[in-house]
Amino acid sequence: MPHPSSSPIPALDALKRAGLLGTAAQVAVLDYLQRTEHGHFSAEEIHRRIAASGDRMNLSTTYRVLNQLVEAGFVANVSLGKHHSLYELNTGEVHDHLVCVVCGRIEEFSDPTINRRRVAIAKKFGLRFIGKTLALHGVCAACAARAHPPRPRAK
Amino acid sequence: MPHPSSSPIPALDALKRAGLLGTAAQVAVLDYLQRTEHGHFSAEEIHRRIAASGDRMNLSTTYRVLNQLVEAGFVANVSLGKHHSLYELNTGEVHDHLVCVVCGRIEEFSDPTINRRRVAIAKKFGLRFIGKTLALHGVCAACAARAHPPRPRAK
DNA sequence: ATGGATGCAAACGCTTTGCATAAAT
DNA sequence: ATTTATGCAAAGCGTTTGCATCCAT
Repeated sequence: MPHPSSSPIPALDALKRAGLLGTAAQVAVLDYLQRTEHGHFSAEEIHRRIAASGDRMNLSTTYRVLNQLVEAGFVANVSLGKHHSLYELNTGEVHDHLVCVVCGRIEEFSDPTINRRRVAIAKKFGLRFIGKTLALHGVCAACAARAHPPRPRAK
Repeated sequence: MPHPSSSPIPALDALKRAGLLGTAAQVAVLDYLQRTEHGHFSAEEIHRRIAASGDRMNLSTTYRVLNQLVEAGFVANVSLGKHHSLYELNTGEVHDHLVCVVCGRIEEFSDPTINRRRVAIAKKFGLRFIGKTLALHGVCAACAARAHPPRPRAK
């Protein structure tokens, strides 16, 4: 995948500073995630979106690049339950996720109380804290309304 | 896998009440989890332990039985990060997990404050709450000591 | 020329499934 | 007789890897 000769991309600089080459594939992935901040995507989705925009890149390259970006700290890999591994831009802000099990929609939230308790609990158990996974699963308002319409209108 | 003609097993009754047949395989799995309350096992581990105790059962049967038990509410399937899907007895008590990323040891905890916040947050976002996944990952005290011995003794 | 990055295909680990057989009601 | 469960082998899915090639320095 060759570099498209477009205007200078902010992602490129950051990549080089992190010691990566800043190849077209790396730029494409990081750039996509930066442009969709607060989006959550599977590796395959990211691959598909980039392909849709004209640059073709192999799926295994997408995985390799994502792993590099995670290691370099640009991207976070969140596991929201079985077979639900998503990538998001690492903004540095601690946050957790709400997941609608019907439509798959994902929202972010951050609760200082929970965050404080987490630290306290890790300390209490003597755990040198590395990371956390917190996701609340449920049915979002829209899906609940669709499933149990408040007043099914006659047609 | 035929029923071993042992003494009446508490698991059997519960299974029948839940509408399952209470076959040898079902009893073996549920019984194992009941005898190791607060244990956390992969499907393969459960399969191996049961095989080790003499009853041979196919791995796919183990998966099928585990799924039945989850659906019937006897067992919970907890996903603790990627490729870490474990089964535990469902005791009805809400709890979360601490995971040592070095030795894999798992501890349970339950924090009323966190639990309260969870409910509040789900409500605030209009999410009909179904379940949650919370795991704290880190290095447990024992592993930390092994990695950074406070005073490496000369041999 | 060197070391990293890529494409491709093949392998991986975990989990599920199709199908024929066997067991329970 | 009918439904449900089992073993076995094969397929599924998401992800990783080996290897030859390619690209950037």
